[in-house]
Amino acid sequence: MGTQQRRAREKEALRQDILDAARELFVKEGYENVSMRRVAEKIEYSPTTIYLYFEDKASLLYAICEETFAKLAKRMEAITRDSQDPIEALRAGCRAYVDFGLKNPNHYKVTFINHPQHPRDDQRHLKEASMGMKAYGNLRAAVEACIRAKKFRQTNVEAVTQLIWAGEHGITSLLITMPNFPWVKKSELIDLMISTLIDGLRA
Amino acid sequence: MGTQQRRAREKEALRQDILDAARELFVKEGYENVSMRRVAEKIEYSPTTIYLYFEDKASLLYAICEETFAKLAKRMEAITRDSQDPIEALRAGCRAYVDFGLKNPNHYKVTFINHPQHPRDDQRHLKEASMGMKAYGNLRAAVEACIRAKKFRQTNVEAVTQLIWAGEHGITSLLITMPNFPWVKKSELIDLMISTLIDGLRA
Amino acid sequence: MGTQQRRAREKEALRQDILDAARELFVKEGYENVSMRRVAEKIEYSPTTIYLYFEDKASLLYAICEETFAKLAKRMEAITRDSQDPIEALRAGCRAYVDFGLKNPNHYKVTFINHPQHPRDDQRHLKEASMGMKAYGNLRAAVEACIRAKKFRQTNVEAVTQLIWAGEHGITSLLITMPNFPWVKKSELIDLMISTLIDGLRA
Amino acid sequence: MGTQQRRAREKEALRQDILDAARELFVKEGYENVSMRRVAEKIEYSPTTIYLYFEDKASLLYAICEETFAKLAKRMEAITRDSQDPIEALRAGCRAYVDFGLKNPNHYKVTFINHPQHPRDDQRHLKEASMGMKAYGNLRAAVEACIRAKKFRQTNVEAVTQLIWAGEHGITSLLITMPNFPWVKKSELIDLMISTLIDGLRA
DNA sequence: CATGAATGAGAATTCATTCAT
DNA sequence: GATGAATGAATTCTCATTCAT
Repeated sequence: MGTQQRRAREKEALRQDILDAARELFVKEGYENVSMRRVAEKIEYSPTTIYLYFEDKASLLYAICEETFAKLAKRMEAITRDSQDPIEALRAGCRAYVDFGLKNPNHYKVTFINHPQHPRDDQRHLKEASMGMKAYGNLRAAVEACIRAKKFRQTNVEAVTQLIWAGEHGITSLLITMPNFPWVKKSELIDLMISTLIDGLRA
Repeated sequence: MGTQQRRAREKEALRQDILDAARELFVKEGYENVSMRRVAEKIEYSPTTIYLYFEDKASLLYAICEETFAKLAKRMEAITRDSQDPIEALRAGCRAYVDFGLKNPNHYKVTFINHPQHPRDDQRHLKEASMGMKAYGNLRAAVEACIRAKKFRQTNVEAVTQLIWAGEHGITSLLITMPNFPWVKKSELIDLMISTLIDGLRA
Repeated sequence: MGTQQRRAREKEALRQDILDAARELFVKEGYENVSMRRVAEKIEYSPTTIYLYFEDKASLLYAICEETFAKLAKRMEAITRDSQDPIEALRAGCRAYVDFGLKNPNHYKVTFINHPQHPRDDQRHLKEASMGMKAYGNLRAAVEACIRAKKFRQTNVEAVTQLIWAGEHGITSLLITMPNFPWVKKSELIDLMISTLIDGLRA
Repeated sequence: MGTQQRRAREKEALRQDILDAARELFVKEGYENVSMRRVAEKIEYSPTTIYLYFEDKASLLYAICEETFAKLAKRMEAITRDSQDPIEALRAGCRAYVDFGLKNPNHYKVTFINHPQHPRDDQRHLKEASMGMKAYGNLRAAVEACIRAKKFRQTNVEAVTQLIWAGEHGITSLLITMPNFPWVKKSELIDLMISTLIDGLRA
């Protein structure tokens, strides 16, 4: 029994090592530019071993995205829960979203930008969609709080949520895909987006 | 005599065929995942032939972007020129931008969404930057007009331009890459983005 | 246990097969005109497999040369060591060199005749140079012994060594590359070269 | 008639332009590293045009070699004819041979070193052989003169000729194929070879 | 559990050459 | 006589993946 447990723990540990190595490489160099061999070398195992833990390269990526998505959702939840003022909660949530994207540009790319529509891999696609919906749900809740508190002229929760998401996403994706563009100071641009939208929505 | 003209036309036609095929494939599968061979097969020519029209794969991408930028710039110029009121001009320009993206999703995707960053090809990079800057310049002019007419509280032309671009881009790219998401009515969402931003900027 | 040894032996055997195939092809058709695919076909393995044993095409060539140099050096060392009289040692060494070339024409051709000059691969170049210098060192030692024994009028060790090498090489390479030329009896020609050079050098 | 002549002259002129361009490129960069396109660009004609004058790339090389061989033969003839003393004539002829090789390394390589034995191209091969024999004939005549003048102990004309050829070739080919080897001063090495051989042959 | 060995498929690109005009 | 357009075949090398052990 103790043996089995230890085995299971060791197995799980290696799985995590693989994920950690892959995450670091994917994020640093981009999914397409990282080979399975490179991941294997980083953990000092043979490439074959990775296939004992993950079906293929895409699964590796998928597992990483799932993990990171969970983190994003958790973080946003925490942030919006903490704040009393619904507007401030929304503002903080937005900032967290953008920050998250900029800190995990390759995850963000994979999930929200390039979003490879694998032909016939519908199952995976649905799962990904559900991850996205969960994050969207958090934002929606924050928006709803504002509307319920009569902070906004606009009362269509869905429309406002999508509006804000689009704004966040616009900033995040442009900053990621065009890093060489002569942007004004990034943090100011982000704040400007968030406050302009909130101001525009205000009663 | 007529022969030369016909030849020139045929040559130009093939060039366009190549561009069309490449654009479609780049969008559907991502620049990195499309081989020259695949492009060649799509147009039913040999891979070598492509190299008679484009120096290399990157040039193909570059040509696609250039085309897109030119089209977009032309359309926006026309629209902003017509309007008297600077705010209305800006509004119209924004709508034109989003419309352009939605009507030419492949062009838009390749140029603004999937656009890969080439490492160290500085010369090409500068050229691309300059093309982008031209399109950006149009928007900037419209924003400047508003600011000069004291319509906005914010007076940092660069920041406001980038803000609006990000808003437009957020809407456009999300609508393109996530067509299955349960969006509210698209045109309303677009208008909401534009007017919310403008309202938020107003004095 | 035995398994590991067998494996190691098999691996070494395949490595040798690759080397043999490559050497033969390089000689017959010239390094530049032989593709990795051709080598692979000859040994009936996939091209990829070669890359498990050799980093790239140049490494293949390098390994062939290394082998040749090692063989040649070993043989010459043995021969020159045995002789008491320095002149006789030199003579025997020269004969051994030519014999080696004629008996291993493929090795000789690849290493000393067709050897392509790689542009700017300095690191590899230095290594090759060092291998060559070792073989050259043997000859040099034999020459030095003659000079120290005051057998030669000429006292520039380097110059005399290079002279003799050139003489040996001239005979060896012509006999190998022009087998259809109406040569006089080969062994007499070889002896004539060696003794004429030695006579010419003598005090 | 005059027209025809002019045409013929023009045609011949272009043929020469092609040869000149090809020679320069082959000599500078090596046969394998020069493409037909490069040759065409140099003369500012289309690649196709070259094929109106030469059957294929090999023919181009062949024509160049033929030309150069004729030059070598002529030069050696002149030199050996001028000299009164047969030994000096031989010495001068040898120097001319080596100089020729070092000044036309790519010709020398193609003709005497790499000497690609084209499968089944016997006709071309025979021609090449005949060119070689002509040059060999010159050397033989010079050697014969020395022997007839009783300058040499050795009286086997064929053997001595081959000996000297091998010596010349040894120097020439090593200097060409191993330009990075730390040779002593080249001209001294060449002189040393020639005089050592002659001294060794002397009565 | 882990791996060494092997591979099929494919990448971008270049080349000599031909054909219709 | 000259060429623009086109191509088939080839190049080196990399990758994700599998199989026997």
